Amino acid sequence: MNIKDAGLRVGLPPKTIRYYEDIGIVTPDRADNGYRDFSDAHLHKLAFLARARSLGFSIDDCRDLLALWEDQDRASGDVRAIAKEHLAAIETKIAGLQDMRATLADLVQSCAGDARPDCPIIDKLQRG
Amino acid sequence: MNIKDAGLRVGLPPKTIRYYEDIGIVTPDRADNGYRDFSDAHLHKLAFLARARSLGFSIDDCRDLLALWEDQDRASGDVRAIAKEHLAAIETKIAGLQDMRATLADLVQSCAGDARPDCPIIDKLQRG
DNA sequence: CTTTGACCTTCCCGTTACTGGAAGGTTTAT
DNA sequence: ATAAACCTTCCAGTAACGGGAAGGTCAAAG
Repeated sequence: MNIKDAGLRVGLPPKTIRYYEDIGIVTPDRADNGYRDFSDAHLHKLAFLARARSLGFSIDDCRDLLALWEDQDRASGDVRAIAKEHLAAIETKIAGLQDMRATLADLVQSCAGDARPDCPIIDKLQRG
Repeated sequence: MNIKDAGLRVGLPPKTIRYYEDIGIVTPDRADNGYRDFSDAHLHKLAFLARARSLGFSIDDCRDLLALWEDQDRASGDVRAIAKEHLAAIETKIAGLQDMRATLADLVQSCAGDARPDCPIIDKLQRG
């Protein structure tokens, strides 16, 4: 299967798939004309990647997950460790964003937002 | 004032301040020896930047905010518009991360995380 | 007076995970 | 025969810096 159809099948743009090949994550076969040729196994792997990425796993995480996926005898604890670490990172990020949101929401609410020049938002940014 | 002390004063690493000069946000004076020389006005501007960045405003947002800050007659509505848009972006990001967190938390909880090979996390990534 | 160490300068590369675009070859449909 | 729609590789750019090299400057200590 050519790259465009492969992309449609797994929900990734061709550019992204080429990139994944560049960095050594997938290695499709090549047809005689030089075109990439994706087998079912390749598509399966790409779909796995797409799902892991959509859950926010980094490419490096994905490498590890793929290795574990392909290892029939790995311990589920190894997989869980990666997921837990990622979960913790996400929670840290959420907390940071929630702090920002609270401060910003305060500022936005305190500002009249009309044609007059006095603006508590600027005041706050100015004076800390 | 030299760059390191300026950085200590406003809470930014020298590298970051040089970067801000590179992209045209601040333009400190230069001493005879070529060293950057930061005035109170420069420090004030850098502090403003640091605070806006810490609230997650992009550099481009900061450019706009700085222009408004320096315009005594700007309408507070213009400032508020930027802040509101940023607030909306943050809320979108939080929602996306919360989705991820929910899915991941489910996965992590469903996985025994022991030495056995069967792992619901991998299963889910595999089958969608 | 020299030396050491802490500054400072510019410049270039690396980061994340792609995306856009150019130049050119191949295949398919008209 | 030609045009559209693929495909290929390669190069460059994104956001916002950080690391590190090569070299100039300055203040204090010996």
